[in-house]
Amino acid sequence: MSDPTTSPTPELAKTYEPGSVESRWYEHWLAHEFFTADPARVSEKRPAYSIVIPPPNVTGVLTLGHVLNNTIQDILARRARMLGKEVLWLPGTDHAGIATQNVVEKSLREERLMKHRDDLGREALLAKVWEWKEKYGGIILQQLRALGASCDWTRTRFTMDEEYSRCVSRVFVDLHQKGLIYRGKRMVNWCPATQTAVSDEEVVSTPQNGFLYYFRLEVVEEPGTYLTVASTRPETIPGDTGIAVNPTDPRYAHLIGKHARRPLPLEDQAPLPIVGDEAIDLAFGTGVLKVTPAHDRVDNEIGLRHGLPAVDVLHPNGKMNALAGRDLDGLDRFTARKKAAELLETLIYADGAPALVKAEPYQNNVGFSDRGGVPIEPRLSEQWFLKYPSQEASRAVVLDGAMRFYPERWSKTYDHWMGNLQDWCISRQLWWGHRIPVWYRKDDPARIHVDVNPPTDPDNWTQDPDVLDTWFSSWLWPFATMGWPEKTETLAKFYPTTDLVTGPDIIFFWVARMIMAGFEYLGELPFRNVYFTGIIRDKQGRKMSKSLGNSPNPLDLIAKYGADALRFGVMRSAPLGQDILFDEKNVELGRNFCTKLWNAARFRQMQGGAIEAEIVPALLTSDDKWILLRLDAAVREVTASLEEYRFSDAAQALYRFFWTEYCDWYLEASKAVLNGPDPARKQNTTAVMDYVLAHTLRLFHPFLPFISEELWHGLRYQTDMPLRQGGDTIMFAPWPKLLLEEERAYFGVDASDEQYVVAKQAVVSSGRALRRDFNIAPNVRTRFVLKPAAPLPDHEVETLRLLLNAEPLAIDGSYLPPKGTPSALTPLGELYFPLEGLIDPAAERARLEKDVTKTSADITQAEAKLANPAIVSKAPPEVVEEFRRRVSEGTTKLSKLRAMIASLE
RNA sequence: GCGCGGUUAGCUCAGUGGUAGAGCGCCUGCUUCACACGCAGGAAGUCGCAGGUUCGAACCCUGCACCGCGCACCA
Repeated sequence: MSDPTTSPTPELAKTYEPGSVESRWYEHWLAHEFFTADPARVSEKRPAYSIVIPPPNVTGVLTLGHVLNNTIQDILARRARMLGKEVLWLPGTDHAGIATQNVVEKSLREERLMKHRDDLGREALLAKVWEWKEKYGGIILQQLRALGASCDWTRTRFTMDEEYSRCVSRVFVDLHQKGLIYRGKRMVNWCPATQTAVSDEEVVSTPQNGFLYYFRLEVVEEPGTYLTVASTRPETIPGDTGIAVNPTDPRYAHLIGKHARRPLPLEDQAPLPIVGDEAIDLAFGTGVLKVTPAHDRVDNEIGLRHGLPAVDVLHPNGKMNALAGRDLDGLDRFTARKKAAELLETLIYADGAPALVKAEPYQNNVGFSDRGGVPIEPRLSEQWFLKYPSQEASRAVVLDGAMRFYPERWSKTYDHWMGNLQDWCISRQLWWGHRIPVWYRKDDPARIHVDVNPPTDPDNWTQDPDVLDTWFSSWLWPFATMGWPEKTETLAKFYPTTDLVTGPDIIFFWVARMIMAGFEYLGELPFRNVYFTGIIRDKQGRKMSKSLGNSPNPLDLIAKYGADALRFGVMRSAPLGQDILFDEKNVELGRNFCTKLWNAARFRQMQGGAIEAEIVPALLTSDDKWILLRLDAAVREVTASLEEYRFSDAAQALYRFFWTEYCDWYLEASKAVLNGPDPARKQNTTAVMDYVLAHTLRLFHPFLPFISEELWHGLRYQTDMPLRQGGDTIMFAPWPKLLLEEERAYFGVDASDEQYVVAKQAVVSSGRALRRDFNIAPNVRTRFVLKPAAPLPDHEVETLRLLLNAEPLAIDGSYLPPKGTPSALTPLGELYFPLEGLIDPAAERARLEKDVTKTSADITQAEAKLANPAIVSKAPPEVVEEFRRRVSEGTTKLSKLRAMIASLE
């Protein structure tokens, strides 16, 4: 392939074709190692900028969420390069334990290679997962290249890389030694679908419609006395080991210490102790609680307080076991629920009535497994837990502002969670993941070996079968990817990282934990700023999901519109802290904008002449000066927006500047000079165009990396010295700076230039409005007469003539219009539209009266303000001055308008 | 129950005290020599409701309503 820098497109093609341009430049950037970070280059003059990618699931494919997230990171990285920083954007993927194992198992089942993972066994299944990972694992990273992501691919990491895995083990061992990791039989969130424990964060509560079953138990010591219990889970009755009431409850207090007969299983209606416990809400249900210590978190605590045993009546897969009794054994928990209710209905007590009193429809919140999609089963099981380290430093760092969250409000959510930390269940009953580095002595399971390395006599030991929660590896990402625990140069130069860009949905899963790990192992925060993106939804506000089919494939969008268009469309509609309603229209807008940019560059190229010639201040027109000032304002606005992470504002400012100010006004106005007789002025105008375009392309580069690079070369710009050797590229062109005072003085620009152009714009829109009022098409050349308030230079007249499509535009200070000539009052004088056959004094009077009405209203409003003594004394002087200006300008305008009306007589 | 967002033009959203804005959509005209993925012009809003502060409120304060999210509770 030819080097694009040595063989630039001689002439820009008529239309922009993103496909070939994008791949060509991406290859070029890679070939020149522009994305590669070198810690050796970091110095005081070249500070480091670093950012680690939130590693996508290794089985994942690119979604719009990734597009949003990674475009932001790319904008940050590319801008940092232009600011002269040494940039490390570190990419990689996450092994995503449950998710990946699910995907692979599903595919193996579909291929009928197994029914259950036990058919294959641990080793064989893991081999299959690795195979899958090698085959499909890189897809999402490839897709990020299509988006233009400037990651340092030479440093791509995977959470199950050998080195990374050793970090995970090392941290486990260390925290175990510190006594922060322990093993215990606890109540955990059990997912019957995936048959593993999950953490509290992986449980999402969802309202469910069910029934509240009221059933009776006979008090053993007082035959004929019944207690009624309200429960949503009658199938767990066989697991009940007690009945609890509030000791202050007058209805039941006297029964404490007695027993109630458990109705199920029918063949073993055991007596249950009635206990008194403060936790019972008198107002809920009947005020009587069945206590099932094995299947409910609260019940478990009550059980512990009263010494009630835990009887597990469920298999790990959610089916009832033998302890549930003959009638329920083997049934799925939901089937068993109905069955249990039926059994209670058939159980007739001595008073002739059934145990079941009623079943009333009831809605309650049920915890669902995030991954498994089924209700969580609270279950007692032996698991590994972590007491979080470095809690206080981690909490303080956000509170005191050393680490900033954008938008700031997430710090409150973070702080709340950090203030209520619960131990983290880190073991998972899966095979895909980091195996827990603990071995049990075969002849003495109480003896354990906890180490990064297996015991030297492995035959005498059995390794813990479980793996660690995926997040137990991800929380080390910012430093485990940089060679920790070695004191690498990368770590020394690039840690802590500068920014983290992620979704607020993983603030607990990932962000908070990384902060704690960072403090615990590097003694420092892992990143300085956290930018939380919004969530991408469809245009109806629904979450993107496969089942709804409302999630467009970004690659299709790139193929259709181009990567830059997708990036720009998404960024322009993604305000800080808000969810984004995705509409393909936005991408279309991005595409249209790229076309506009392309054509504006083509227009410049078609003028020919020297590239980036020196600007001659003496030859600058008012429009030249105006656009230089507008550009300066755009640089200010874009820079400020990016510094505050307001990407959509920056995109919007660029869009507005380039389309409305540069193309719609400046280019059109400049055609007067470009088509004019003076070659020196013409060259000066192309020099101004080069100046503006070269600045604009650089401002655009972080958003539109491909087209900006293509045009940079197509127009042969070389503004200033490249910041890095190895082939010219806009990637390392310096970020535009604001005009210095000396530069403003050199160009001779000041606010009066802006005012003059604003006045010209008013003339043009008045003239165009006159055309509209009399239905004269814009392509018809017609005569205008301007009676100027002050003399106009010839080139200004020519600009106005062009923009009004006037033929001619007569400048005549003593013009005496035929009575009834259509006219408008402009800041540069009275504009007349003398058309044959359109002389109608009455109609013209009416037109002018409309302007009089509006002007009078403006004056009245401003005068009312000034008449209020409170305003004059209390409002800031500049505001009062503004009201005065409105009155005086309005009054002048009014008298001119009246004179015009008078002349109609 | 607690907390956090949101409520501005038909749609999606900017707009943190001084005469209401953009994009899309809509209407009218235009194959004007960069661009019809375009140009010019236009219609369209009691800024969720009610109080309060202020000379002045879309903007600040209080309350309420509705929509969304999170946490807690959930027998």
